[in-house]
Parts: sequence; C-alpha cells; structure tokens
Amino acid sequence: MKIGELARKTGLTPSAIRFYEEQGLLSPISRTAGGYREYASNAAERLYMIQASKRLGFSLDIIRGMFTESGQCSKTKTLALTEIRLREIEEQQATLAQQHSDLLALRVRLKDESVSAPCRKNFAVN
Amino acid sequence: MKIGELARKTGLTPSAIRFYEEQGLLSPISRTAGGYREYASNAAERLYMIQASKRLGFSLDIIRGMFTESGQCSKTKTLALTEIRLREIEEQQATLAQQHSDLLALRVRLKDESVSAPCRKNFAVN
DNA sequence: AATAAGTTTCAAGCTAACTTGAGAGTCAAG
DNA sequence: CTTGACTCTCAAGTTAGCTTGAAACTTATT
Repeated sequence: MKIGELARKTGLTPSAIRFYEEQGLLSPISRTAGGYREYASNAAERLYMIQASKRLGFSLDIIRGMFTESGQCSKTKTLALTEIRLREIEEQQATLAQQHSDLLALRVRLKDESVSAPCRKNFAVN
Repeated sequence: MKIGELARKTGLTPSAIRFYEEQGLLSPISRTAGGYREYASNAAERLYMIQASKRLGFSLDIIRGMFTESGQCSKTKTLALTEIRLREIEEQQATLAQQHSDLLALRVRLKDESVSAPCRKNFAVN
C-alpha cells in the first residue's frame, strides 16, 4: 500500500503521514525500487490509534511515548501517560471553572447600569 | 515614567510592553528628546486590565477589541466579548469532560489483565 | 568626559502540528 | 513513449505571545 491509499483510508493527508514518520510514530515497511513508501496493512490501524489518542488530547510527543523501542504499543506506558493526562485535564477544568465564574461576575458588573465607573475597573476581580 | 519603571510596576518585561504596543494595546504618551518612551501614570492600570483579561482567557487580539478607536475600554464591546468567551469556555469544558470520561474508560480497559488484546485495541473508544 | 545602566530598532527564535510549494523523479495505462 | 497521476525531498510558512540578541544610542552620575 502506498501513501496515497493509506491517506484515503485514514482521512489523513500524505504530508501528515510523512510528518508522523518524521516524528517517529510510524514507518513504511519498505520502499519500492523508485523510492516510494510501502506500508503494511496494519499501518491504518496504527494511524487510527494515533488519531484516537489525539482526540483524547495527547500530543504527538506523548503518543510516541506509548510505544516501546520495538514499535509496539505498551499497555504500561500508555496507562502511565493516561494518568498524567487525567491530572492535566483536571487542572484545565479547574482553570476553566474559575474563568467561567469570574466572567459571570464580570458580566454582572458590566451590565449594572448604576456603575458608571471606567470599564477597566470592572476587571478588578483578581 | 519610562518603560523600565512601568515594567517593574506591572511585573511585565520591557519587551512585553513594547510587544503590546506593537499589537495596538497601549501607547506611550510621548517620547523624550532621545527617543525614550514616556508613559502616563494610568498606563499601569491599562496593563493590569490586560493582565486580568489574559487570566480570563482572552487573547491579545480579542483584548484589543475591548477598546474604542479613542482608546477607551468600552463596556458594550467588553460585554459582547465576555459572552463569546463564556460560550467558548463551555465548549472547552464539554470537550474536556468527554476526554476525561473516555480516559477513565481507557484506563479500566488497560488495567484489565484478562484483556490481552493489543494495546491499540483499547483505543477503539470513539 | 567617562562609565554604567537603561533604552532604541530590527531580525530571528521558540512550540505544535502540520501545510504549501518547488523542482524532480516514478509508475501505470494507452 | 508519452501522458497524467503519484510520489519524493527539502525548505519555508502558519498561529500566539512573547524572548533573545545585536549593534547603536541616551541618560544620569561621577
């Protein structure tokens, strides 16, 4: 399977696939005489897993860390990275919740007609 | 007040202040004979408001939109941008909540000793 | 003056995940 | 053997919010 077909199967572009290769996320199984990349049939599965990981918020650097040196996806490594990602999400959730409540308060102050103070004064939340 | 003093007062660096100027967020009131920026005493307040806005998740581009052409912070514009930011946060919260629950499910599958399936299979969440 | 500290402008670098473009080579079909 | 569709590599561009560095100039103090 050449890169174009793999791209069609996975919904990625050929350049994205080449980029992943450069990042150490997957390699073609060989090259044709003319230098074209040849992919094994399981390459698409690998790309699906990468796409799923991205949807979970993992960066390519982190995704690379899910594989062993032999190129297999490691349950142990993945589990550890999953824990880290869970904590990261919880931090972001806390930040967003704080911003949300501060914005609600700001909105109230801005809407308050009686307050003719300069706009910037309304930001004195923090 | 010169840039160094303003930087000390606000906790920003001189280069950040120059960058904000380039982005149209604040201007020095004048220049000295030698070309040094001179800031009005309320410049610090403007920078505090910018910093507070950033903590609320507003980008510099958006913050610029809070000011009128005359350079005053507009309640109306700010209110409108606040609404938009609130919706944006809610979207991000939904994304994070989804990722969090998918990761919890993934963790369960990875921990399940009985599943000896290849690691990638566990990602078939989506 | 001389010196040190502060300031000026301009260009380039940083991260992330690719995309775009140039110029050239390959492959399959007719 | 020619055309058209693919593919190759390599370099540079994209966004955001600055930082870093170079080379030169200003200001205040001694």
